[in-house]
Amino acid sequence: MNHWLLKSEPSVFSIDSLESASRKTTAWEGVRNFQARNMMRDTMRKGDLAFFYHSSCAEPGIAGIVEVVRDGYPDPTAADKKSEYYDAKSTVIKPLWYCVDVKLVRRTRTLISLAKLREHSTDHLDGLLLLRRGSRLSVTPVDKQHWDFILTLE
DNA sequence: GCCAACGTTGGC
DNA sequence: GCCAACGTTGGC
Repeated sequence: MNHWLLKSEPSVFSIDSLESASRKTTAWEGVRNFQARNMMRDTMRKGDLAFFYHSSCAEPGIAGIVEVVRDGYPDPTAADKKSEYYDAKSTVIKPLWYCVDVKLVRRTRTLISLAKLREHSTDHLDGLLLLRRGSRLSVTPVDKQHWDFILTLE
């Protein structure tokens, strides 16, 4: 099983949005970055766990844990002309973008802030992609040992 | 709002 | 295939 970190802007889709979603499940749609797409399409699998991270907000940090409940599949918003994520370069025959479905496992007891995570950037969390300078990927892998340590910060 | 860092685009 | 210009991300 693999571990991940998924970024979302709470003004667009927050942990509250997920909590109130039907079956507490959502399609992780609208990702338009090739590296992130490749991970969702090729590597993320049903049963994997991911941190739900709030970005571009007053208090950036990990707000919850989600489980991948559906392997990568073509992102329906890419084919939807009414969607802001519509992409004319994507077709039904040859989909360009992919998404997975995730379900809320639980909120973290507290928000594990980016500042808190940074405190360990040179020891326990050395190498965590989220903390790497200029890292902007919205989907990143998390090593098991990083995952376990982060959970001790709750 | 600023700006560093990175990805994408398109001319050549 | 190179690379400058542009757009986006995201912390501060």
